[in-house]
Formats: sequence, C-alpha cells, structure tokens
Amino acid sequence: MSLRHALLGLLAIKSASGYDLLRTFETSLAQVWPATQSQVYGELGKLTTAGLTEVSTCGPRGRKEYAITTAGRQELRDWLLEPQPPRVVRSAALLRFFFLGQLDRTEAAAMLHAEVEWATQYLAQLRAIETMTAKYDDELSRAGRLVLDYGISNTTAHREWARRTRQHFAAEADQDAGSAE
Amino acid sequence: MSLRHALLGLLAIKSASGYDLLRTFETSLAQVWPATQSQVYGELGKLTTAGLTEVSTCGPRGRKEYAITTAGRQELRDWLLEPQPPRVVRSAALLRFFFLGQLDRTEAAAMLHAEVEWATQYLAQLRAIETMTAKYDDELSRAGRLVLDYGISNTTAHREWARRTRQHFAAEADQDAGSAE
DNA sequence: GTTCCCATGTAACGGGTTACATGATTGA
DNA sequence: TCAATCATGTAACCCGTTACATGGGAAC
Repeated sequence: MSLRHALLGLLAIKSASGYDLLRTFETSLAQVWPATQSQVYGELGKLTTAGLTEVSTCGPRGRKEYAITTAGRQELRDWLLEPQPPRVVRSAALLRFFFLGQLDRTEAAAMLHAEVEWATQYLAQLRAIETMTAKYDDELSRAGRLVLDYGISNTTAHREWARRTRQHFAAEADQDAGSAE
Repeated sequence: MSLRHALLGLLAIKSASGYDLLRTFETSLAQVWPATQSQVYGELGKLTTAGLTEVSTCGPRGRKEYAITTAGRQELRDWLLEPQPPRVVRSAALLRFFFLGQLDRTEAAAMLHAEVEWATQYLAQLRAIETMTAKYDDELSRAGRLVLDYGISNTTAHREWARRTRQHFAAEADQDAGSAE
C-alpha cells in the first residue's frame, strides 16, 4: 500500500496533478519507490474516492489538480508514526550473492569486482547529485538530501562488503592455484 | 523473475521437493527473497514445463522431488553473470524517511530513535545467528553467512545514518526551543 | 484412532508493468 | 502547420498474498 502514501506525502508538500506527480516520481522518487503512469492515475482515483484527496482545481487540457484532505494528512501521519513498520525485504542483488557459491572462485571474484566498480560509479553519481542540489532549500530537496545521504551510506557499505568478499574468494582461488601446482 | 532463479539456485545445490524448498525459504531465504507456498508450487510447475527442472523421484504421500536440468544450470549461470543486473529498489523504509519533514522535528527525532533501537536489536539477532551457524560448512550455510555478513554491514550503516539524522533533527528542535524562549 | 507433520494443489484478489489510445496547448 | 509537451485514461498480463481444500503417513 505504499504508493498511496507516497502520493499522500507528495500532495502534503504541494498540490499537484497526476502529471506533476509523475515527474516527481521520475526524478526524486525513482530510487525510492518507482511508479508508473497508469498506477499513479489509478491510485489518485482511489484516493479521491476514499476521501484522502480531492480535486482542487481543473486547469486547461483536462488538468486536474489534487489536494490532500484532512483525512489524508491523518492517514499520512499514522503511516509515518507506525510503531512497527513492516520490514519485508526482497533484494535481487542479495539473492545473486546468496548463490555465488555456484560460480567457481575466480568467476565469483570477478562478479564481486564488477560490483565494486558499479558501487564506485553509483557513489560518484550520488555525490554529483548532492553537490548539484546543495543550493536548494525547499521541502522536496531536503527530503531528497535525506535519502541521498542514506543511499551514500548504504552504497558505501555495499562496496566495502563486496571488496571484503571479493578478497575472500580471491584468496581461495589462490589456494586452489597453489595446491594445483 | 527472481523466484525462478531462487528455486534454480536451491535445486543446483540439492534436489528437493516443493515442501523442502518451502522450508528453506522460511529459514535461509526469508530475509532475502520471501516466497509463499502457492508461489513455489506454481513456479516449480512452470520451471518443469520450461525444461529447466524435472521431476527426478516420486516419493510417498505424492512427494515429487525436483532436480535442475542442464538447461536450468545454464539459465542460473546466465543470471548470476549478467553484466548489468537490474537495480530496481523499492524500500518502504526509505519512503518513510523521505517524508520525515512532514513530522515536527521532535517527532522525527523520536521516529529515528526508534529506528536506531530497531537496528540495534536486529544486529544482535543477526550476530546471534552468525554465532550459532558458524560451525556448519555446507553450501547453504556458507551462502547464508555471505548474506548475513551483508545484512550486518548494511544494518550497521542504516543505524549510523539514523543516529546522524536523529542528531540533526534534535539540534533543529533545540534551536526551535531556544528561539521560543 | 487421532494428532501432527508431510505434501500438493487451486481460486480470488491486489499491486505493478507494458502497451494502447486519445486529445489539448504551446512554441518554433 | 508540425512537433513537442502536457494531460488523462484503459486493458492485458504477470507476480505475489491470502485463503481454501485435500489427503497420505508416522508416532503415540
């Protein structure tokens, strides 16, 4: 049910049309909670039926601007303050690592090396975004910086893990080579 | 499509029935790629139709043991060695953090404090599992340790981020209190 | 004999993705 | 006038969750 809360959160910051929200999903939220066009329009309808949002203005080209209602703000607060938020994780990356043992040690080391490289590049991207957006001080930018910082921490940890694990596999590969002589 | 690869990966380690696989999903894979009973049985059927697995033995009580085929091993390898694995992230936790600005600073600090507490407890759990399983040396246990180590790194990073961010909000809350005097 | 565990399946529903479909407005 | 952008919607399909449904075998 999180798309619902993503939309409520964005509308709590600022009223917007489905189209506007979609732009925000593409830019700010892409790495947090991606959503497609059909999903956004569909959910906006459901939210309005549920009384959590309402159409505040109708503009040109059939544009409908949505605003959050009092009930919507309450729902958002409840979600933000849930004492035991669900922690379901589903990570394709982790799954691949789980089965690393199916590759031979050299291949595994190479795969982890690629992982380190990816993390390095991704970190550079994140830092670039951080620099570029440092000057903005609106609500959305502050929120973005929060999760950007989170992403940087996590990616750094990811890279360090991949480095350690790679060395681990590389050492085993060396042993193999040594005993094969 | 990752459930498919999770099943192939497990069957590459050891032939098993749907029931066996389900047990493994509950224990080893719960924090990596959860799956339900109906999903597992359904996917085993599809995998067999696709020729990636086959029924190797029929035991008592209608038990069907599945084994991975050569085509299945190839598919697994391809997936493990994909040069550009998809990196789609969808994190409800991150989404909540994104909207932290909707709470007042004291509430936000409290929420982050709860996050630190959670991470601390979770880390203790992970370390306990690590200690308990240190003695095992089968393929599944080694795989488990790999992702356990990953989980520990990540959760540590998560906790440090939450601590930093909490202090950040707490400092702002103090300023508010100071200027209100 | 009855309870627990082994063991497999189906059906309904909701969320997410892709593709299709349409049309108004702006600016070059 | 033509292209780009704004703007909204629907339909088909796949994946995942919950609940329902069934029955064999082992141990007590």
